Amino acid sequence: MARAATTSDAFNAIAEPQRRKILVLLLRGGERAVTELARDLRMSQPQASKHLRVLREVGLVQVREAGKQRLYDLDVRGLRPVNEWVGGFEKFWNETFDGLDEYMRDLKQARQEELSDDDDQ
Amino acid sequence: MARAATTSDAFNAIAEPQRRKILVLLLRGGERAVTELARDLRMSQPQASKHLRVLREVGLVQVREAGKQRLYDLDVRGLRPVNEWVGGFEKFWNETFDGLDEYMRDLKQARQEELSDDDDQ
DNA sequence: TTGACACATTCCGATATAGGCATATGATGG
DNA sequence: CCATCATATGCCTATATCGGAATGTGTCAA
Repeated sequence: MARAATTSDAFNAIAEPQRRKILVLLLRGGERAVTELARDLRMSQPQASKHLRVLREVGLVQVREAGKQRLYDLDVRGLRPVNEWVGGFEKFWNETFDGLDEYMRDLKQARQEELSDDDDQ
Repeated sequence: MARAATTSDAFNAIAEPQRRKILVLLLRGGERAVTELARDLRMSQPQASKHLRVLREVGLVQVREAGKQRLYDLDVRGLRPVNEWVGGFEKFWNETFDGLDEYMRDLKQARQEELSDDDDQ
């Protein structure tokens, strides 16, 4: 086998920067036609179509036909799995030990950076 | 070019199911050695090491040396970018129109499913 | 029907990855 | 120093993508 299944779930869909940009654009501007999206994000039309196909297949966008155009819109429900998964960790870093844990990590991290002399971004 | 940068950020790191499992395991059990992780998740030791390397490089785990072993632990801070990005959408689906929007989508979705006769998982 | 426009799909090449296997590196005990 | 255990790394193959270019499909207007 090679690379495990990819374009099959939301996690993989949003791993692509271009696709994230599409979603953000839809989040702000609402419904948009393919060409519009392509233009705004500086990508070719086929490229946009392909990404939109992926997003549609994993349920992150919905399409509506309007004459020659196809208006794509965000479907936030598709992000739920991701949101929930990540949420599990948020709890952890907020609740556990009331932040003490993170505090300890920061200390350790700071100490390491002092020693190794390489600076984080 | 081909596939854009991948194992370079948290989004891509968590796109891999195996890596997500590792993170969850660390979330629950805390610090663990490589072999332990490999055993629990039924993967080879090299496989585990490679995944851990990726997770380390994007800042999702931290390592601590303990004799022959290397204990990996979760570093939730690495998940922040993801959490924040997804959070932007959560706001949307909660605030906008006080849920009316989602309600509309559900209606449309239901209608579509009725018509197309294919059932969702 | 024909042409123009909007979009989807296919074919292509380049590349990065996941996984398996063998092996290198590193620490520990004797 | 040597054998052993714990990890990391390198090499290899198969595969799934991303992007580009060309082409197919579908809609509308004249």
